[in-house]
Amino acid sequence: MNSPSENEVSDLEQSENNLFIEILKKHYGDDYQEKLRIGEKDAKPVIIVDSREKSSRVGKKLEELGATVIMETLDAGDYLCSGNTTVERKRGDDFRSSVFGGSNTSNVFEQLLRLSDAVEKPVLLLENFEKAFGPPGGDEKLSSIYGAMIGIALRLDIPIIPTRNITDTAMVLFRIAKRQQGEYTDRGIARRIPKSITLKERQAYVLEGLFKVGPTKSHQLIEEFKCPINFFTELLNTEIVYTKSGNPKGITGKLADVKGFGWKFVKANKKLLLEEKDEPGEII
Amino acid sequence: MNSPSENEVSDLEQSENNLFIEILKKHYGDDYQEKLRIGEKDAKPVIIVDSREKSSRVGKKLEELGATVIMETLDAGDYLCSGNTTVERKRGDDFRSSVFGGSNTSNVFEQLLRLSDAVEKPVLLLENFEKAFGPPGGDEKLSSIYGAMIGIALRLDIPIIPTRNITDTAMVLFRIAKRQQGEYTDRGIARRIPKSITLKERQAYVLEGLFKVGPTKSHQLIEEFKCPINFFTELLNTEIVYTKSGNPKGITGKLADVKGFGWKFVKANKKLLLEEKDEPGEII
DNA sequence: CTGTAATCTTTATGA
DNA sequence: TCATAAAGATTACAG
Repeated sequence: MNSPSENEVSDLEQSENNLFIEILKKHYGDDYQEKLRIGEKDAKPVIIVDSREKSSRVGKKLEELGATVIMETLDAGDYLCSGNTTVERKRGDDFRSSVFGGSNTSNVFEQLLRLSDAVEKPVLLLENFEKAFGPPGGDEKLSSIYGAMIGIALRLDIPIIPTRNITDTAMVLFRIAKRQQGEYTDRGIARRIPKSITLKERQAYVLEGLFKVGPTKSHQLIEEFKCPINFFTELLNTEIVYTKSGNPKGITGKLADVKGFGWKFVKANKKLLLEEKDEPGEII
Repeated sequence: MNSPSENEVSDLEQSENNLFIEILKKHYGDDYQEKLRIGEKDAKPVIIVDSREKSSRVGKKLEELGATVIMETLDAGDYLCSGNTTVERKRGDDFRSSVFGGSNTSNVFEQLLRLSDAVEKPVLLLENFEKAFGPPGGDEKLSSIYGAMIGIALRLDIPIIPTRNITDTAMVLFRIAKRQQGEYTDRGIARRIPKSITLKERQAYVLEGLFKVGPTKSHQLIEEFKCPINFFTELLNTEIVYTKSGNPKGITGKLADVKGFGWKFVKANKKLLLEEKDEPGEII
């Protein structure tokens, strides 16, 4: 019935990618892609639910929201929302007891550390997190609870998403699945265009796409250079000046006359405008 | 001129690393390290609080907890908890209005993207997050609120830590500072490749400032022209083709090969990039 | 962020 | 080839 993937945790990405697909194949055959319309815009997202998850109500709610739910026994995590996104659900009171749990399996940090090793993108759903603090007045353990959350978020690097109740939990699962299974995962960040009445306003807004440029600087730049192209041209002609020992010192050109723009600004934005190769994993 | 040594300053974050130290020096002199016993196990953690942060109560609570609090004007974020950890605090209702960008305020995404540009390790403290959902029953926008949280956590890769109230917020700040300023190196954990915004995505984001360019087209353009400047150059060389009777028909150049770009697009955006005088009213 | 309305480009069709 | 209409895709806007 349930055949776990052969290759254990050698390549995280591969194994997880395959697990999701394998389960889909098992339930829908090799042409699962067409049947489920995976990747298409308005396709129903598929969510694989661990059959041991206590609350089957989540599965029911997911179906109500319009998801395709598959029950399977999962080695790690409670829900698979895509080939690489695995969600662990914890209710507040569970979280509380896991924080103070015994040394091995019951400790939440250890649990999530294992999850982190096993899957590519773990996510922690913290349902009704206020319950983690116990009855009012029992605040001695407060710093332990928050300490655990900080450790999970900053050290294990696992995203925490709080929800109010089981309904919200289902909603979040649905949204995560929808997002990760969307046409291409790389959809741009939506910019909110302010009601720009004048052309100038809108020109300033274009420049706000650059590094270190917010509303204030964008207007300064348009005021100084009159139009976006003039600024771009000037920026590309701007050079960084170095000290004899090779340390960046300042910049050349008109931009040097405007307050608030230094060599770091020039370096970052020249790269942004000019670089032709993608650099995956680079943190901007 | 001297060529820069490559690994000298690889990115913007470097500046923030120094900011923390610089502020410490400014307030405690060059021997701040001994005075504050930075790095020592039971040292009082130092937290730098943005002087514009509305609630000075947080600062007071931090001192009660035993932190050394310094007030400074910060360019990005509300609290510096270490050389690289910057915390943005948002109350639930603030978060709600940021999602729905009240008239002239930019939305959470733009705010946090800028934070992400400016600092190495941004953290979002979501205080009283249940308030983000508005009055009970107003749950139609539930998916927007949670969608925003998902985007922040999974796409921007910014950790979210929920707190119940201002007291807890102070506690969390204290703990984070204590953790990040402790002497132990917390590199024991195998870290996954951080999924953050890539240069390519950021380049696409720049183009979204133009007329009629959203997530889809911005990516098409970067895919086709490799970098923003290449596209701008090509756009300026693109001409509108007219019929004999003088009606606009199509466009010239490489842009004509990419689907989805017509003469109205070219007209509006050439003007946007080039026009040097301000013009009131709608320009499309 | 989400969902709907408005707008643009493209394709189809007839003059 | 041009003009117009319908279809399809994407952005703009409001909540």
